[in-house]
Amino acid sequence: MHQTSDCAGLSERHRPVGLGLGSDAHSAFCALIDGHRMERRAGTIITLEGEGEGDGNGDGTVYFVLSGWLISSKSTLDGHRQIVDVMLPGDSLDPGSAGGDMSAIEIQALTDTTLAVIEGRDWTRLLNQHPDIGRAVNRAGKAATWRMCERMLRLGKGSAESIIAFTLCELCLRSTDHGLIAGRKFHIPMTQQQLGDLCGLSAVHVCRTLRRLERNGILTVTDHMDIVVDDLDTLTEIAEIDPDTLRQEIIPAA
Amino acid sequence: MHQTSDCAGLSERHRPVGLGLGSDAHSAFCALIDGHRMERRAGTIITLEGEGEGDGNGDGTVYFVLSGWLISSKSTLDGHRQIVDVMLPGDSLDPGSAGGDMSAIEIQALTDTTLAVIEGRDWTRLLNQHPDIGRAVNRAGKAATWRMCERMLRLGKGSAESIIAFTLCELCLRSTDHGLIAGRKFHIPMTQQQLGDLCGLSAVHVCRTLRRLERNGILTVTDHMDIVVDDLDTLTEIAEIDPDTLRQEIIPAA
DNA sequence: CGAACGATTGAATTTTGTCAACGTGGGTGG
DNA sequence: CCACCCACGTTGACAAAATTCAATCGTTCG
Repeated sequence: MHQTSDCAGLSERHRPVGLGLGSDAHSAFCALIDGHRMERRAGTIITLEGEGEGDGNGDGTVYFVLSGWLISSKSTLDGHRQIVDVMLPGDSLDPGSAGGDMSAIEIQALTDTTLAVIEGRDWTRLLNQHPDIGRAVNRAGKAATWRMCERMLRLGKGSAESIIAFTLCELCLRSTDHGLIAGRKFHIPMTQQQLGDLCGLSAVHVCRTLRRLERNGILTVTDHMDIVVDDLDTLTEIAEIDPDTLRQEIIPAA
Repeated sequence: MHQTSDCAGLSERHRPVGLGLGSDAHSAFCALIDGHRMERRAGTIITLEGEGEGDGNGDGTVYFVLSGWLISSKSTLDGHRQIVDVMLPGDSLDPGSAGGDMSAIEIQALTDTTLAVIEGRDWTRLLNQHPDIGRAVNRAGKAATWRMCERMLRLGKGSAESIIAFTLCELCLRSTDHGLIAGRKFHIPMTQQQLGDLCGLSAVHVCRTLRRLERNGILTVTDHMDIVVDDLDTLTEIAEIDPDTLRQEIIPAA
């Protein structure tokens, strides 16, 4: 019932940060991860081998998401939680950087998940042989930082409608292979509570906001987060997404 | 009246992310930046040579803060602004990563500022000769991500008191060479409006919150952001700073 | 069937933003 | 030197936004 052969996630990966590798680099990658995978069930909290001194340039073990959705989050002492980022197939988890033991970041599987585990030694070797892989991973890392900045902007200022609209747009763009288009259904494997933890809102307010968007004919939410965008223009306007940036995201990159 | 000779900022740098370089690496660095500096006055908006394809591993031009305070911020179309990070001496600006033209991040000098400009070629060569520099910069980059995560946590959930207390603690730790201790005065070169843009609050509410903290005997604010912590325990409690993490930050690292 | 979880909704409360007014201090130009 | 201005901080009153508490409903799972 699980995936049959090689590196799903990097080949089936979609637009935004597709690690667009050349075929030789790609096959080298596939050869390397063969037999080095981790499977985790939905809901599991994932512990990575943190091993103190991994400095993204090599040495530390690196993890890649092959399938499934993951979140990384932090919690305050009084029980509140903030989801820092959502990770999809093609993204990497660098313990000590995005995740890991430092500063109590917790990584959790939203769905059943497959990870590729690459030892520091192998990773360094691969980087030397295929510099484009390093570049691709770097680009992905920057995209993650960019996402965090955008989310911060809407967390700080910006209404509940704004950040929810933005988050839905972002997750649609990243998780589907059609872009952000009206009328097409996509699914987000999160509860309203989790969406609230991501957007800095209470679950109740997420619910209210979604229903208001629905009442205003902007989107339709059915059956646990199946979402259809009805009025794309208004949605991006609420999300305060810069049309130019959006176009850049949508048009398949070179 | 400006600094007389070599790389201030890296030598005078303090604890948290001090780019603790060995003396040979340090002198190589100083030799390289000699004659490659940019000076900017307080308030200036700084444009970096973005040049599309700088992938933190080399090639792109890299900038280092030698002296002064900088902020990087994003703005929504309707005029609201969010400060994403504050950069102090010792930090690096990698256009395209933390800053740069992509996605309309704006970099501004809070005080008079000196930057070191290192061309991609030179930077690559330096990295090859002194791998520890690369490691140090990487570590600094991770510290920046960590800061952003912490700030996100308090932006999303967390009261105004919490994020302000946290921000003050962070800036004190990063900008002074004594740690976070009671009774010692330090200065933050920001207006309440800017502090609000950093904390996701209105200037008015920043003012109210500061005065409440002062009324409760937790700190003293005088004369445009000269700050003295009076009750450190309560302050860190409000900031929801994990005591263990804090200790790690305070104790000079190996 | 019962239990548990998630979604939905209303009502009361708290937090924060907005608007407006005022004071103050540091500059600038006369 | 003085008058003036302007940016910043401070405060109050009010409005808007979001949280909390609580009750209800539908589904799913054992």
